[in-house]
Amino acid sequence: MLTEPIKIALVDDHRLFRSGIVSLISNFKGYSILFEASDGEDLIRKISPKNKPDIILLDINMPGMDGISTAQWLRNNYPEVCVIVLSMFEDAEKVLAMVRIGVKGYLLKDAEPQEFENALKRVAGGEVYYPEFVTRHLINSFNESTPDIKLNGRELEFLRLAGTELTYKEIADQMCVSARTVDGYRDQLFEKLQIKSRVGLVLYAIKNKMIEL
Amino acid sequence: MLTEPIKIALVDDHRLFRSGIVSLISNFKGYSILFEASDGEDLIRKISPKNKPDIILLDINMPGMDGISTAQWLRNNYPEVCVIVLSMFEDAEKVLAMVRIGVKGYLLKDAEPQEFENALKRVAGGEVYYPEFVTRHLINSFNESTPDIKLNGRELEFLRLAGTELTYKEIADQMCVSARTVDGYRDQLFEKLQIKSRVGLVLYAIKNKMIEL
DNA sequence: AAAAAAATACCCATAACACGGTATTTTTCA
DNA sequence: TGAAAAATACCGTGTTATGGGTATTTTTTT
Repeated sequence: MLTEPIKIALVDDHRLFRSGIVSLISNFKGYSILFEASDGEDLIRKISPKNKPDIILLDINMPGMDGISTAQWLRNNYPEVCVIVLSMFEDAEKVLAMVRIGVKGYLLKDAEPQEFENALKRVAGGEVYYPEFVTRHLINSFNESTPDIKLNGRELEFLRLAGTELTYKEIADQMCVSARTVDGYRDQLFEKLQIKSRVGLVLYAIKNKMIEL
Repeated sequence: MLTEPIKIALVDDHRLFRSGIVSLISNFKGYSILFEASDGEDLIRKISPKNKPDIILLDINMPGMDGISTAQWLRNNYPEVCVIVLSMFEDAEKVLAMVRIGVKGYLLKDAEPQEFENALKRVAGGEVYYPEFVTRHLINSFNESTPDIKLNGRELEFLRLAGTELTYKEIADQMCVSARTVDGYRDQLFEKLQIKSRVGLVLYAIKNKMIEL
C-alpha cells in the first residue's frame, strides 16, 4: 500500500531557519515540503485549493502579516489545514491567542528534533500536540481567580442579575426590593470594585467567573 | 535525611473503593493515610489545621455534600491542600468545573496503578496531573467558536469598544466617526445578533471570544 | 456613467443609568 | 434594652442609551 506523504508548508521570515527545518524534515519518513513562505501574505499568494498543504508550520513574529493574523485567515479560509506554531514565544498571551484560534500544535524553536517529529506525527494523525507549558497556561487561565473583595449574598445576587439584559427596574422586581435599593447595591459595588458603569460590572463578574456565559 | 511522608486523605462514599485505594497506596513509598471520609461533610468534621493532609483524593458523586462543593470549600478554607479528583466522570462539564476550582489532578477510577502513582508524585512535587482527555476538554472549551454571523471590520471594532466602559460618544471619538454613526453600528448589531442592550453586546462579544478580559 | 448598496450621519423623544445627597427600617452587638 | 451598623429606600437632576424614522455621502456594481 502506497501512502501519500504529508504535505507541509513552512511560514517563517528567516530563510536559514526554514532551510534548517526543511533539512530536518527530509530525515523524517512520510513528509514532503510543498512550499515555503516568508510571511502571511506570501502564504496567501502561494496557497490554493490545488496547492494546499496538510500541515503548516507557522512562526508568530514576522514583519508584514504576522502569525496570529495568518492563523485566523487560515481558519477562515482553509479550516481543514492543520497549523503547528513554531515560535520563540512561551508567554501566555501568545500561546492562548493561538490556542484560541485553534492551532493543532505549538512548539518552541528550541524543541528537540524528536519532539518535533512526534508533534508532526500526532498532528498528522488528527491529534493535537501541546507541550507542558502550553497546558499550564491553559489551566492557569481557566482557574477561577479568588477575588480579594468579599461581596455579601445580596451584592452577589445583584451582580449576577446585572450581567443580564434586565433593566435595574426588572432586577428590583426579581429581587423583590425597590428600584432604589438596587441603586444602592449598584453604588456599593461601584465603590467597592472601583467601577463606574454597568458594563464594568458585567466585565468584573465575568472576569471573576461569577456568571456563566 | 528523613523525609516526611505525604499525608493523604480519601473522600469517597464507597468503603470498598476506599479500602482498595488505601491498600494500593500502602505499596507506594513515601505516603501515609491521614484519614478517610465518606463525603464532604464528613471531611469537614475531620480536617483541622492540626489534622491536615497534603493531598486529598476526592470523588465527585457522593450523596450529601458532593465533590464539587467540597472542592470549593477546600479552596476557600485550605487553599494549600492539593486535591486530586478520583472520578468515574469523563464528561466536560464535571471536568471543567473541577479544573476551574483549581484541583491539581484528575483521574478516572479505572486508571492504572502506575498512572495513579505518577499523579501522586507529580502533585506531591507541586505540579498538576491531567490526563489527555482533560486537556482535550480544556482545549475544546477554549477554542473560539466561529459565529455563524459575519461582522465587517467596523462592526467588529465597534463591538470590541462596546465591551469597555467607554460611552458611545467616547467610542465615536475613538473611531473618528460621529456619534450617530455609532448609533447606526449599534442598531445594526442589535438587529443582526438579536440583542437589545449594551450588556447583550458585551455578553455576545465575550461569549464569542471577540474581546479579552 | 448611472443605479444600487453600503456606510455614515441627522432628528426628536423617551427610557435607563449614574450621581450626590438624605431618611427609615431592620439587624446586630454590647 | 438601647445604640450602632447594615440594609433598604427616598429625592431630584443630569447624562447616556435606546428607538423609530429620514437624509446624505461614499463605494460598489451593472
